[in-house]
Amino acid sequence: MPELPEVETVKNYLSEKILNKKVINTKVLNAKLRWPINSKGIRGIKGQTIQKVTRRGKYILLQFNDSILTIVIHLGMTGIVSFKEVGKYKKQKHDHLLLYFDKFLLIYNDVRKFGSIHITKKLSNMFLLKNLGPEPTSASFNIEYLINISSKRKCSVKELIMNQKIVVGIGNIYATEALFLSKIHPGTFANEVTKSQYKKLIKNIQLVLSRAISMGGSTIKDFVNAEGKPGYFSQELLVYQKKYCPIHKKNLISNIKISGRSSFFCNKCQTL
DNA sequence: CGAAAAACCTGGCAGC
DNA sequence: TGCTGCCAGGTTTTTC
Repeated sequence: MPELPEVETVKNYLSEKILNKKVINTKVLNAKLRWPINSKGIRGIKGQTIQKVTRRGKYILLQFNDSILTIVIHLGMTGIVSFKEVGKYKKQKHDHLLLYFDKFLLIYNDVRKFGSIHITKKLSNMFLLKNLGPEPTSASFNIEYLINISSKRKCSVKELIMNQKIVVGIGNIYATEALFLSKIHPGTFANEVTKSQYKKLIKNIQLVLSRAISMGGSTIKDFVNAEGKPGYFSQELLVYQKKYCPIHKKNLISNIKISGRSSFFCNKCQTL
């Protein structure tokens, strides 16, 4: 489900709600996720206060006052974080984890179980985080970096920018939109994209992500933020799951599979 | 080795 | 009403 703008939206609300709050109790209702939840480890945060709520790529990080402890959350495709007043909570299908605070509890629900929750003592060594590429808005995600790394790859440019080891946060929606804005065919070999195209692509990735964040992300089907509200950037999408090109009005949007993922593009705007 | 396909899951929808 | 097949904001693991 969620890419960087959706995760950022969830993280921001989470921060508003639980920063500096103490975890009174924890409950693992269903440990089965992408990896099993370490129930014993989670119990260890009882009595601890949340000192920091941050994001790295598509991961949400909750850091505790025992500063070595961090909960690492990935929402997978269908992970949803929500809150309920204590006493009004009723277990729902696919609820996995509860964190009780003073007057409310946090609920992690995940229909497809592709998400994950880890508790770690050494964040810098955490296996899911240590090989991640730069944030797309950081200075290290620049033209020299992208030219250098793409020259060694023969995958498509779409696969390149969706590879979290190369740059984090970009998934199927925003890769599709950024490539359209940059007039680059998604199937172009990464090492055949020109320098000026890559310059545009960097700019458009940053543009589309920041605009999406400002609108609370995109809801195609399931996504809701931690307040239960959808993201409004869906209305701004230009090609993802669209029928016609917004520029060549009568031209049908093409949909091809690139490494198993639907890839939408306009064959007049984006030529190979 | 790298690239492609399968795997992990559930639910909704189209078509017969 | 079923049943079948396909689809979905992701990522790891297996296979070729």
